[in-house]
Amino acid sequence: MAQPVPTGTSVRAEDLTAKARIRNAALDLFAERGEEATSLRAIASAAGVTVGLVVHHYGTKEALREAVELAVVERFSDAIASAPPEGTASEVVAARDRAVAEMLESSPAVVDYLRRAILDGRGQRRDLVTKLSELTANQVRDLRRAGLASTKHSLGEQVVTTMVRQLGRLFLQPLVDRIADEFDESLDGARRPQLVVGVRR
Amino acid sequence: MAQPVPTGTSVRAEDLTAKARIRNAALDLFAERGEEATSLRAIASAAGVTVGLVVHHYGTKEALREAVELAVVERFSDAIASAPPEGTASEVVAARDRAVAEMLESSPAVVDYLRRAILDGRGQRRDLVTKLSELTANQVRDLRRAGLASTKHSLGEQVVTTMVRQLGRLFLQPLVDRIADEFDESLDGARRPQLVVGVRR
DNA sequence: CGGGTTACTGTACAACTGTACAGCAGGTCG
DNA sequence: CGACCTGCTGTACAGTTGTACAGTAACCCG
Repeated sequence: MAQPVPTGTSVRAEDLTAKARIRNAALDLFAERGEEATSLRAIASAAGVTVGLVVHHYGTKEALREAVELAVVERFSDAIASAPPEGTASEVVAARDRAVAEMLESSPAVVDYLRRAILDGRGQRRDLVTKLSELTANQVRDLRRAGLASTKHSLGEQVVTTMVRQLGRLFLQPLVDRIADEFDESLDGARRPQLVVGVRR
Repeated sequence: MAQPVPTGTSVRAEDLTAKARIRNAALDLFAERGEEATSLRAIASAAGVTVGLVVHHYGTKEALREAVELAVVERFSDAIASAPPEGTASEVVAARDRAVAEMLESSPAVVDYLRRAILDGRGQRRDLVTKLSELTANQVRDLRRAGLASTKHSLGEQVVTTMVRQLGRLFLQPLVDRIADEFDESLDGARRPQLVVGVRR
């Protein structure tokens, strides 16, 4: 679990270790341009180091990607852990959804990276989506053990529902935004249509 | 508009011109791996030609991408044109939605390519999303002129609604499928949850 | 002090990239 | 016939890629 940082204090880039700066730069660039279109040199220069150091710390590009994914998963589990497990089942679920939503809102790079990860998923590779659904599954199991989640539906159904609820809107929003931009004279800010995403069982 | 092909007859690859085979191969590979990760040589060998010919016909990779996008837009407009513009407003809209849905179902590469295009949209570039929303806008304008679409809402709102309805589910489905695969013992085929995507105004 | 691990730079290299271009076969037109 | 165009191959080239590695500076531990 990540070392807690005093709330209200944003971490300044120069205070981080070069290794962390490289990982963060990689997350940003992977999210923005995609993994394939991002060179190790671009990551290095964004982090203020040389290619050599990137290789020194992470060995290969693939290993760097895994480190980035690990960091993303950690942000999720930290966000979930930050929500108090108190109150009724729906209160706990709502608090967790809110914590995840806040985390995603404050780090758009995570959203963009995730969107790509789900899109590109090589399918067989044990990847980010797998890790996240395991995290969600554990979350659901915990709630069940505490008697806070129903056991009427299967675990798989509950995981799908949770993830779609937490992520679905974020995935479709760029489509809506980009179309809205084409007609920007008529659709500004608050009047923008709200997306509805969910699953019917 | 594309030359009509006898229904029930699937076009065999060797009957197509090399230029068309190159464009089709590019669509497939761009959809599967993304544009950045697809080399001209890979496209050439998938089409059974050499790199030289790809350059000969399309000049640059960027021009090839534009040809691919044009072909995608054409598939949409052909699908829409194939739906009879008869009946009530909602009948016409439903028929068009059905025609688009059938086209998308029969060419998964188009779906995958579109997903990427929306994701990667460089924003400022006049790209596929722009072209498709223009196509949709024209479609809406036609329906309005025929008195088949309401003018209560703005054009932008109607375009967003239409595109989200036609495309939204397809974009999120891979997320659902991949999570469902993680729990494949419990979620098979028909019992898979149905996604609900729409906009609330 | 010395020895060793760690953080880091700079350079080197083979593989691959998009693009340019010379050349060739086959057809059409004058 | 020759001139010309089109479809096509093969090769060449400069630039970029991921990775390897030698070397240097800074640190810790004995």
